[in-house]
Amino acid sequence: MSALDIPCYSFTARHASRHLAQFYERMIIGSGIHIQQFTILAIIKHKGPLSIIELAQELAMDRTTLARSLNPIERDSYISIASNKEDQRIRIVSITPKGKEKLEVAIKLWRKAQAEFESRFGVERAAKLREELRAAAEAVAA
Amino acid sequence: MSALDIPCYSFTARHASRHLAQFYERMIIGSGIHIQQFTILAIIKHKGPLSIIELAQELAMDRTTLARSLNPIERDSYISIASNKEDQRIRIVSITPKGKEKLEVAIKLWRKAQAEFESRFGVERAAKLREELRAAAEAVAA
DNA sequence: CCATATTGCGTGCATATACACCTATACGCC
DNA sequence: GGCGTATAGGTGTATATGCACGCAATATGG
Repeated sequence: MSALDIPCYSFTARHASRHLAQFYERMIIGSGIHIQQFTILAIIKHKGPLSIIELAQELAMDRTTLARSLNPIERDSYISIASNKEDQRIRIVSITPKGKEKLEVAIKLWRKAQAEFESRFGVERAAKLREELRAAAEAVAA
Repeated sequence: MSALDIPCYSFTARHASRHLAQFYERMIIGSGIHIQQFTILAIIKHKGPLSIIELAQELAMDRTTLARSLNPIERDSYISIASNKEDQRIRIVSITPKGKEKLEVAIKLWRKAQAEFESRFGVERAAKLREELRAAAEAVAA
C-alpha cells in the first residue's frame, strides 16, 4: 500500500493536479509561460478588461492568490493594470498585444497537451472526468 | 462562459484540488494541522521510519517539496528526523508519540470530511472519481 | 452632510510546489 | 587505496495558495 491507496479525496485530487500540471508545464515550456499564467491570460483576453475581483470570480480562485499571480505577467508586460476614474478603488486588468502574441504561441502547445492527454486517457473518459471534477468542486463550495 | 468552461484538464484538476483542499481544511482545522500534513503523518505512521526519498515516493511527490513540508511538523515535534549509522547520507523520518496523538485527533475530523463529501457527492460516484484521478495521474507520469 | 457600513485591494505570514545547482557520502572498478 | 560515478539530501529562486489584517474609497442611512 502506498499513499495513493489512501482514500482521501483531497489527497487524490492534489496528487492528480500536481502531476497534470507538470505534464502541461513540460508541454508548454517552449512558450515561456506557465500553465496557470496561460489560463489567466486566456480568461483576460476572452472576458475583456476586468477588475481583480471579477477576474478572481471568473477563475474561481482567491482574490489575493490571483493578485499575486498577476505580478509576473504584469512584470513581463503581458497584461496591464489601470486604475478606474469612476471608482478609484478598482483596478482594471487588460491583456497587452505582447500578451496576445504570447497567448497564441502557448495555445498551440496547449492544444497539443490537450490532445496528448486525450489520446492517452481517452476522449470520452477525459470529458467525463472533467465534468465530475467540476461537480465535485461545486459540491464542496463554501 | 466562465473559466470553469475552459476545457483544460490541468485547470479543472487544479480548481477541484484547491476547493477540495479548502473543504478539508475547514473540516480538520480543529486538529491544528493541515490536510497535507495529515497525509504525510499518516504515511509516516503506517509505513514506519523512512528516508526522505522513500517517503517522497510513497507520497508520489517531489523530494524537495516534501523536505520543506516536513519542516513545520518537525518544528512542532510531530516527527523526528535522525541520521543513519550505516549510510550517513540518509535521514530517517519517524512519527513521534505527540505526532500520533495529533494524528488520532485529525483522523476523526478527516473521517467526517470524507463522509460529508461522500454524502454530498455520492459514495459510488466519489469512488469512481478517485479511481479516474489516479488513472489520469498515471497517464501523464513522466 | 456626516457617521457608519461596505467594498476593492494590498500586505504579512505561513505553507505548498518544483527546478537547477550544490555538497557529502557511498560504491565500484582498477 | 584511489578515482570516477552514483546517490541522498540541502538550498536558492520563483511561482502558487489563502487567511488575517489594514487602508482607502465609495455607498448608505439618518
